[in-house]
Amino acid sequence: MAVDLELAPKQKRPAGEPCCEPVVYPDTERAEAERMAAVAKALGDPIRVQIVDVLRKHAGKVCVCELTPLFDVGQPTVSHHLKVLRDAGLVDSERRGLWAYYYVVPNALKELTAWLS
Amino acid sequence: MAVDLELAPKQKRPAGEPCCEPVVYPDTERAEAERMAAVAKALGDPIRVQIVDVLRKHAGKVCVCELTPLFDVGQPTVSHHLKVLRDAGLVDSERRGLWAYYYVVPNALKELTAWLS
DNA sequence: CTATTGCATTGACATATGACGATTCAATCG
DNA sequence: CGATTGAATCGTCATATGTCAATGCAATAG
Repeated sequence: MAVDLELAPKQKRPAGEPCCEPVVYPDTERAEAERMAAVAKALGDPIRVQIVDVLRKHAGKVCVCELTPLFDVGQPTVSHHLKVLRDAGLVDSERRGLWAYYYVVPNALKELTAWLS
Repeated sequence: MAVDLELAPKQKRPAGEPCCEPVVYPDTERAEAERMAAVAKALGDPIRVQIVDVLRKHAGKVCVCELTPLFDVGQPTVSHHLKVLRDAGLVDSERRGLWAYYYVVPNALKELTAWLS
């Protein structure tokens, strides 16, 4: 994980042909890389991508009972995916009576989007 | 994975309070979601995020011998991460003699970036 | 109160993942 | 040729992940 600034000294190399030019330091720092990897990891499942997509397209907040029938998995599995997204900070929920309404956290995708662009 | 268009009919609901408004269909289709999830999954590790970052910042192509000392893991592990990125179509490599030079595949991040924005 | 309903949690299971050391392989050096 | 070198692959291991059935729980219904 940690990053070494110095380039490793090439001891012996076969001939004149140099190995390669020096590499730039990853100014994506470790902590930054870990945050973005965490967000990417949370999006690393098709169901979660679709959940986020639905939540984003829907103006307000969406309850689990609407989300569950959209997928070929059981309610506990949807709940699990929602928890993964919640733990990654991508979505949040609000309980109203019996129902739980989910929504995308504003700017949660911002850093990753910026880095990708 | 598959997506059901119809909303599940609410059988009984506690009272007048409706569960929630209808949900939009995830027009991120399943195959699309799977492609983006695959890319996101490949970026779901800090080392791989940094590898991509280094490759993107570096104008030309970077050889593994430059990449390896940047991280706290052994050469086989770096090679493994490069394979994950290659399998996801994010990077590609070119062998020149003893060395392998890696580079980011143009537009490989395009679809995910577009969806995020 | 008791029953029901929506959702979360638990436990179990199979598979995937990230790491390592050892090995293999191809290309170059001597 | 044999030795060396950069990189990929293999085997192994511990841990993480996705899924399900069963259960738990808080809030409403009757």
